[in-house]
Amino acid sequence: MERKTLFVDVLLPLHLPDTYTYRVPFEYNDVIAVGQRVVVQFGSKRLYAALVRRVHDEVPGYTTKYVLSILDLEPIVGSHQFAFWDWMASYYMCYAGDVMAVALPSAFRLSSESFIVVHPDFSGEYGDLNENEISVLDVLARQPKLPIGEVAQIVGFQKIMPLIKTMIDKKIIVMEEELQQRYTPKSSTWLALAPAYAGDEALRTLLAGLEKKASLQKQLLVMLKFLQLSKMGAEEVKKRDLAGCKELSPSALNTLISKEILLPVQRTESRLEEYANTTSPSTIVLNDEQQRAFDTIVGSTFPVNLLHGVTASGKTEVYIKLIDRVLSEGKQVLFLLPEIALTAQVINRLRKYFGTAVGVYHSRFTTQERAEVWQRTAQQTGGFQLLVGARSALFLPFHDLGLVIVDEEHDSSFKQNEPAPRYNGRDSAIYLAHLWGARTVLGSATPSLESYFNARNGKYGFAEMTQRYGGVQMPEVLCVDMRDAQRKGEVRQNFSDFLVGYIRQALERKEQVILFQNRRGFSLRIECDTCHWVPQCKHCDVSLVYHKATHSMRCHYCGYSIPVPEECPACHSSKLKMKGFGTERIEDDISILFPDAHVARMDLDTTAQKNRYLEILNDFEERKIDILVGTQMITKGLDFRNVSVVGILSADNLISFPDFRAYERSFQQMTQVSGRAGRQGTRGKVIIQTYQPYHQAIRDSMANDYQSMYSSQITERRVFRYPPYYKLIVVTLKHKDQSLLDTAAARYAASLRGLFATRVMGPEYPSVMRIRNQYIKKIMVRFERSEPLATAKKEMLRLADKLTEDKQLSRLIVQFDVDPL
DNA sequence: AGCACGCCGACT
DNA sequence: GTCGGCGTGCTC
Repeated sequence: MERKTLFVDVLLPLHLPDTYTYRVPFEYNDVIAVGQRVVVQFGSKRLYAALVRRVHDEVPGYTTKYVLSILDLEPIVGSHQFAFWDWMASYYMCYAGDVMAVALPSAFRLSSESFIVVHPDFSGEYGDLNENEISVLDVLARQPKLPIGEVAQIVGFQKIMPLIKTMIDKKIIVMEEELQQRYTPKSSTWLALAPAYAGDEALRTLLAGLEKKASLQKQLLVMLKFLQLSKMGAEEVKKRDLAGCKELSPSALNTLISKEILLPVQRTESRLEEYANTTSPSTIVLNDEQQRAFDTIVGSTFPVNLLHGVTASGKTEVYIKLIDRVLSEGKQVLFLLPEIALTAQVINRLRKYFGTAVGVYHSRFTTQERAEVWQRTAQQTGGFQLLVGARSALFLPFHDLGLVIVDEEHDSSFKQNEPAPRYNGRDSAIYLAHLWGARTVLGSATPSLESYFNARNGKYGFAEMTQRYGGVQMPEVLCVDMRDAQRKGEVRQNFSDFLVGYIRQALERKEQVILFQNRRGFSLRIECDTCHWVPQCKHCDVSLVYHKATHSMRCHYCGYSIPVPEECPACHSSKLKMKGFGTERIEDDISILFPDAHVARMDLDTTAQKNRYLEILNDFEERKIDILVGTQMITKGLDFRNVSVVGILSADNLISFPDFRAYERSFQQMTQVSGRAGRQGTRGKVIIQTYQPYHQAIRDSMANDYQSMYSSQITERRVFRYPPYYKLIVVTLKHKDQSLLDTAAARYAASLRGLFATRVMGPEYPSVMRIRNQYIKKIMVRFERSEPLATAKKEMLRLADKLTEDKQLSRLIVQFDVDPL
């Protein structure tokens, strides 16, 4: 029989434009399939788990390497996923490898770790070896292979590569590339009574038959029976449960096993906790408004529907009803949330209704747990039906997706900014749903202008809820004119007497207070009072930021840090002043004003530690905290029942941010923060401190007037040619050499203008023009909404390739950001 | 992205 | 004189 020579085109999880072709060893001809992972060598040493995209018999015009092994019996990525990946790569102008790198849970990527082993021909002569070489060999004598990373600890210094290189050259050691699969299912031993003793009668005979001195064995069997009964007559009992009882002896257990009275079974075990549902979704009774919204969405002919419901209007109940409907058709549901809103409260609420059908997928899970959620999403029966997660949950291997819900649809954290693919989770969700012929529901109290525009213009269906659930009143929003207050001497440490008065009242009534400070302008900087010198980062074009914990000045972009200067290096003045108005400062100030109050702070600094965020939320919920100071984090969908006062300390740095979305964003943030106030009982108070009390954004927020915000903004967007009327693509060019960057940017802009004429803006330096020693320039291209962009994007990529063909510009970095936020 | 090959400064 | 810096180009 003729044996066919097969090749595979594989995708590597790397920032590379193409697939690579490998030859399939004959013995794999019948097994190899698209969507499987294979191990391949790429470059001179590195091994990767690559993904098969195509199997074919076209002999390439170059010699190929062989596929080394196949990792999966079944494909782990299916056709819908590949279609979704391809769309994402082309829409967001990145490589398929970029998408693969974010899409696959890291447990499915293989780590190629370099190991060293003793050279097979090494004589064993220690004679002319130095001290370090001997230490390494000593360790190798005890363990056959050694990860390179551990060599540093053995020899006690970091620069180990020269040492290893010489040892290799001297033929003392060799490298061994070792593939290590990170995901291994967790397994445990379970015990069952041998079939011969399974019945009650047989067991009784067995117990009676055991010798008197075997009382420990008897005890064990009795305990086993007890565990079986307590687990509703389960056959098998976990060995760990049995061995865990102190009175029982492990040796007796082993005797029973060796006598084959107990049979051990290895079972793979879930790392995820199981939750049974305690309530049926049918017990939820929607109020009139919720029912209307539900009916509108169910009856809608639009694939995408926007649910605009004010804070605490009960959107979740509507979602649950919608989810229930789709699940009962046997289809899967994806529920997307901003990462930060994925709290225990939300998840528990969904588990209450959907129990074991709920899978949760987000970055706080370990890689192993993520891999398990992945597998149980793909599982046809008995797997997860409702997947709750942040944007990366879009990549899960659904088998029959019927509904996608994107809650807090307006939230800017749905957009991935830094590594490519720079995708918007909300927009990608709509495409994913489209691929499956599924519905999308976007929900928000403050919809993005884009979504609201689409709803208004007959692209999306629309449902609205204007009342808070359970008759809770909307908070009263008050505004303090800080200029006026300052003139009257009613401001102390950035707090107006007006706000302080309300805080005091709330504390006296044992109610809680939230103080919101926008992250912009949050950082503390140092400035010389005499010559206005400000410490700058060596590698980036930014000033350094004061960090209290380390008493140092740090760069937010590259991490460069210096000790806090004693005097100004420029004029030797020692009058260095702290500038800025951050959460840390507010926390200190408020503690001075209210020394007896428990004050906590929640921002990027405090929540960097993994569970600190949850701890703070918990403490707040348990009323251990009286005043919570924080950045936008505190605005995310959380349920604060006892908050009566919310203070927005400086609305000005929200509204005067130089960005076409500043108005929309400040409205959203102020409205979301306000939503934290007075959820139960009394009407909450929101106090906005501002120097511009008559600014339209402040007025709209005070009146909670989304319509007014929308109509004024949408006009501006049209006039100034911004989304949703125009689609933006921002091209970022980076180079170490500023003048080369300038020429490159100018040349690229010129070639773009040749195609797109006046749609091209720039190039311009961004506000931070240098990061990590790379100079940065941006070019913005705006297309009309109706223009088809596929070819335009291809042209933009082609022109960028042409640009970097120039040897001088080979190190130019070109990045695309489609629909930037 | 990683890694190797290749050309110019601070050390034996 | 070498070690080692990172700048440039390639990976099926």
